[in-house]
Amino acid sequence: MVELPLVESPRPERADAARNREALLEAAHRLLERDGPEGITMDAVACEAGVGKGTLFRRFGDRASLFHALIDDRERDFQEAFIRGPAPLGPGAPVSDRLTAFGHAMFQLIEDHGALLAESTPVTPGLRYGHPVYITYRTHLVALLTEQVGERRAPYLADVLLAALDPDFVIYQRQVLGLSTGELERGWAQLIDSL
Amino acid sequence: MVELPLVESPRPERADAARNREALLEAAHRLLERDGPEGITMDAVACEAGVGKGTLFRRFGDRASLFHALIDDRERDFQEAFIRGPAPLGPGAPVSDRLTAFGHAMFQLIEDHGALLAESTPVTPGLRYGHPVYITYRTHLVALLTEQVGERRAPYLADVLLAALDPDFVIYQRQVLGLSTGELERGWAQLIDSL
DNA sequence: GGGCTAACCGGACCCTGGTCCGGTTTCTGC
DNA sequence: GCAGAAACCGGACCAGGGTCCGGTTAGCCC
Repeated sequence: MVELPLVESPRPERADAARNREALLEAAHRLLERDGPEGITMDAVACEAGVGKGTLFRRFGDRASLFHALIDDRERDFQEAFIRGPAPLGPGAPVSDRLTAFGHAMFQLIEDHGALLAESTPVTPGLRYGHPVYITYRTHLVALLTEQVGERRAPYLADVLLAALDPDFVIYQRQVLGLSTGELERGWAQLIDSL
Repeated sequence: MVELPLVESPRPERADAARNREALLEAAHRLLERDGPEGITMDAVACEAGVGKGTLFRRFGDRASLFHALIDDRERDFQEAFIRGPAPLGPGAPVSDRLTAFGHAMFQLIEDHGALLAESTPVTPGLRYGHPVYITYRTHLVALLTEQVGERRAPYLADVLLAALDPDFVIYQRQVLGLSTGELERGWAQLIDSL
């Protein structure tokens, strides 16, 4: 879970709480390597970490958030890259190039951590589209698209494009349909160009 | 080699089985009217129908399929309409008009039965994208899009467009973002036009 | 009607995500 | 160092989807 003190500073975690969070994350990583993503059940993680289930849920809220915590670093790197990183993903390149690069970077992220990303996406629609990560992506795309197609069309297009970058969707394209990364990237690029 | 019935299992349902299927569907409808979609738990339906849980699962397989059965009629009407119905949804109109009409018809379907449609969509990606209904929609869109943008781009675009017609996605646009049906239709139409 | 088989029935059971609350530990202020 | 409060802990508990299997019943052929 993200810990940015946006308005007022939240009191720091107690020592035992921090210790348990660390133990839980390590346990989850261990289970992940040993049994893959589906081996990560909440019971198993709590047991492996040697704490109770309640502790796990208090620290991470729900299963999706636990998975989010497992890829938080990569996620932050990605956000950093498209907000302040080098062109074409970051500022400086033409908008259409940035949009294309955004998709390609997301494909790469999914290639590397697809299973975790899919599990970290909340199933409940309300949680999903209200999730800070989704909002961040959306805000970025809306900003770029506004320059490209105007502010009237931008918001809807941003959501449609994000649907095309959904981990489950991309994994389906790659693994079920058997598309190569190159084919996927070309499809995305042409989609961007046609807007 | 076992003789495989190519289209459908020819053996009819046993009388008690058919009776129970009917009772279960009626029970589900009753619960739906009384408590809404989330009132339809598998236990509740079985209990309301006066049969065991096992019977419910043998008849419908899983929860999503039960919901699918509840809107099967409307779904069939929709399929009939875009395959053999009057233009512009059916054959006879320009391809771009048919694509536009397809989206608008889907919006209407979601407007009328959004909750049921959302619940009838399998959560598991494998089941979802392999579902007969998804395949039908996809095949239709691929055929239309092939005329519009060529057979190279058509398959990928079909999947992207279907993602934009996902019930949860549309409900999010309507209820969370507060878009009117008209705004949604305009967004879709412009998306089609830009391809 | 009687017997045979396959299909069917029901509900006990399992799994997993998520909640609750009585008891414990850490931190703060004195 | 001590007392009190707030935060935290753990595991029993709950709900809901899905499975299993011993017992039952419908359909069929004699």
